[in-house]
Amino acid sequence: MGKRKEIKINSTEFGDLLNVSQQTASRRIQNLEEMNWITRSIEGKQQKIEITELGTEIMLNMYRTLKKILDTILIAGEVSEGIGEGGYYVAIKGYYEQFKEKLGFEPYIGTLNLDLDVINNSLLREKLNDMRFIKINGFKDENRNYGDVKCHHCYVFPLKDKENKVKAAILNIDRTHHGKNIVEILAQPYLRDYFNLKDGDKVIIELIHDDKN
Amino acid sequence: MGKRKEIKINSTEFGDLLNVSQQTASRRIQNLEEMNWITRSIEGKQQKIEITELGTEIMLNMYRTLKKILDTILIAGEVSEGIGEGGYYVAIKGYYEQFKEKLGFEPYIGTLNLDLDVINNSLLREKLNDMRFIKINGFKDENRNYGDVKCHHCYVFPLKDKENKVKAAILNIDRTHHGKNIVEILAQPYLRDYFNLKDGDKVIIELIHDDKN
DNA sequence: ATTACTATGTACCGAGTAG
DNA sequence: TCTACTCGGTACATAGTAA
Repeated sequence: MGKRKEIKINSTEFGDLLNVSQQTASRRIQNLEEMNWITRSIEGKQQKIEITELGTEIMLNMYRTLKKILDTILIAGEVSEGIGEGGYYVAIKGYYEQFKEKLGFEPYIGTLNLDLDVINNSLLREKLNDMRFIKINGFKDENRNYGDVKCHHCYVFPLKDKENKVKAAILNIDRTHHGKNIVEILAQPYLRDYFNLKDGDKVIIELIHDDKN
Repeated sequence: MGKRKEIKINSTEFGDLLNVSQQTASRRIQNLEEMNWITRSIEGKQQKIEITELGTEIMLNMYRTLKKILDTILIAGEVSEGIGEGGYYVAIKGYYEQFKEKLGFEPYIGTLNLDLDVINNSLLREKLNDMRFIKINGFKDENRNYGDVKCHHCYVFPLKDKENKVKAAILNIDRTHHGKNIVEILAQPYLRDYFNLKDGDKVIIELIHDDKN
């Protein structure tokens, strides 16, 4: 080993592996050879198959591409009116300083609220649970306790202007606060003006994952 | 929003989206309806499509399944003779105590060396670079300096006995030490005896990722 | 303008079988 | 015992067109 690997397999076994007939399996092997993804040496009853460098490259690239597609989750939402719970938090000094430091930008005082449909909401919650989060620590002042806030890096951009991505953060706030499928976005600019958004406009959230899982 | 989303699209547009003809797109929509993945209300020239709960479930499951397949990387290697660099490290007290504590098991003093072919080696290195590692800190004694060691949780099992997985760890040692595509495995039992392995036997490494990327 | 039926073409599968 | 050719069947695509 430590080199290109030689496989001994006949078309029947290969067919069983792929759940197709011997004939189809044979044809597949021929096709792979025509595409130069493998080389063969047939010696009577023995067929030795070796994956070429091209074949290796293509397999790895397929893998990477598929993985990238599945990892790059885009969530679509519609701009929703009002200031959410999150918008209130941003203004509080105890939080603001942490947002500034941990997110790497000075957030606009207020959040952009996006209304998600059921599918996008499910996907987003599932992804967020699987991702590392940035923890904004809770604290207390003379009046009350402020809890921890989780957030996640992301990009946002209007559906109509995919080239113009803005670095932002999702506030992962317990949604029971608004009861609806709303997600709040924090960013440096005032996004409504920056993107010229109106209520109901479609905005895309692109989750950023640092890929150190 | 905040509910199931209604889409207005005609078969021509849908065809453009999928790069198929209007006729094919129309048939696809009919199929989706027959499978109860969508419901439709055709009102003259307007066709409103709504994804059903079943459709949503199936899409999310497809996504999860595909993702799991791509995330669950199995690396195949052959048992290789000799004690590697890593086997030497394990015996050193400064390392051993850390292995014990950070890996969650008391490793056998010695490693199982697996020889990988080019493809498996590429994949493994690529994955390891993308994954979080457990850092075994370097130290120095009166004689010399000992560097950091990276390792990763994994399972190993013989190709012939897939049910019998053993928790283990990959030592991610700079491979220039042996020049070949060898990976060293640490586990609590002496794997050669435990699995009754001989040189050349095929062993599978299943990478564990905590999925907090 | 829009859906979807019918007809036709094409790709691919597997049975049978030759070499 | 193998690979792989021929051939018939099936699935699915698109063009043309009816409703």
